[in-house]
Amino acid sequence: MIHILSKSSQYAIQAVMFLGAQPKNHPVFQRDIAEALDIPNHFLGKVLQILVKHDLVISHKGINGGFIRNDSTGKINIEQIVKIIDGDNYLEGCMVGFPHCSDEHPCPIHDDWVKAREKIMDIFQQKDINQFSEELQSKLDIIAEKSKQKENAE
Amino acid sequence: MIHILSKSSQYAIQAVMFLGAQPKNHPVFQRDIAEALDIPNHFLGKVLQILVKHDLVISHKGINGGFIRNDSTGKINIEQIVKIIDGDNYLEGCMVGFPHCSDEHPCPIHDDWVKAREKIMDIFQQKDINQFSEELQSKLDIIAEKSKQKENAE
DNA sequence: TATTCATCGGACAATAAGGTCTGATTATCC
DNA sequence: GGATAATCAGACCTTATTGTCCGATGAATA
Repeated sequence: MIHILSKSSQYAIQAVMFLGAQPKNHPVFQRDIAEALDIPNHFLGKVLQILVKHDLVISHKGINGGFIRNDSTGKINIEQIVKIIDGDNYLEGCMVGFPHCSDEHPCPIHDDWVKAREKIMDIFQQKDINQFSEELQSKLDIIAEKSKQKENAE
Repeated sequence: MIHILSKSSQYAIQAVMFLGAQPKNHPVFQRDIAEALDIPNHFLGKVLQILVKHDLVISHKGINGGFIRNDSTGKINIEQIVKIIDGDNYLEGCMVGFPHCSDEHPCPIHDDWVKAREKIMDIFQQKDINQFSEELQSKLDIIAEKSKQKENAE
């Protein structure tokens, strides 16, 4: 099945939103993030390291360690995360891969695809991630509830 | 770099459009398709076999062989090709991979993503492939010209 | 019927993404 | 300072996609 974002980007976005939904100055362990979002623990570790390196997240080692959102970086949107993880020029290029497809020499799909891509980039650019975090809390309750159901069933 | 379609789907769509842009009852060799569209020859062979199996394309072996579009199948759109190659449930599921994301329990991006996905599916469903083929001819001239330039430069 | 030349079809190599494991490093607490 | 417990960092395994190779098959022509 095809996705429009790599797993790494998905996990990064989820993690940043999740950390933003936590109480201020309350670091969360990697393993707790992984469990809450059902992400492979060590793989999440890799992603978090990238986010730390790019100052989107602050890490603390040791017994009272964990991860918190770095709010001092200012507004952050999804596009920034995607570009950090999946690289620049996200979704650029011809949708069906025609060689030499461009605005000047468009393939038959080009113009429609440009419009659809703009819709997607709008989602990435419009809101900053804190707004998503605020909307996330009820969703987190559902996830917790469902995973509880799953445990009981086993 | 992330694409919204697999290479196999891209090649399939290109090939079907290309064959539709040819004169009627004029079979084209696999290698000529591959060269015209800059697709790895043997990989294209695989993709064409799938298209033949699903009656989108007709093949003829032997010295006067090659491939032609099967117009007797009726209208065909891009979505059908994508579903054949990349499988069903294309682009379904949560954009950022939140567990248990659905219309009932949407994640913060869910509604926006549903709309953007519809834009993409519109492209796949609106036109039948013959309409794209008609628009393709001038594009093919550009590709031929560019690859000629490339040859001369080498 | 023999030759030619195309597709057909399966095996396999290369690459990238996704995921796992383990030891090093560092901060805290006793 | 030593024990503990977390992140950090690199090696490595697994899987799917992409791409290559080569022999088998079948249609056309002579």
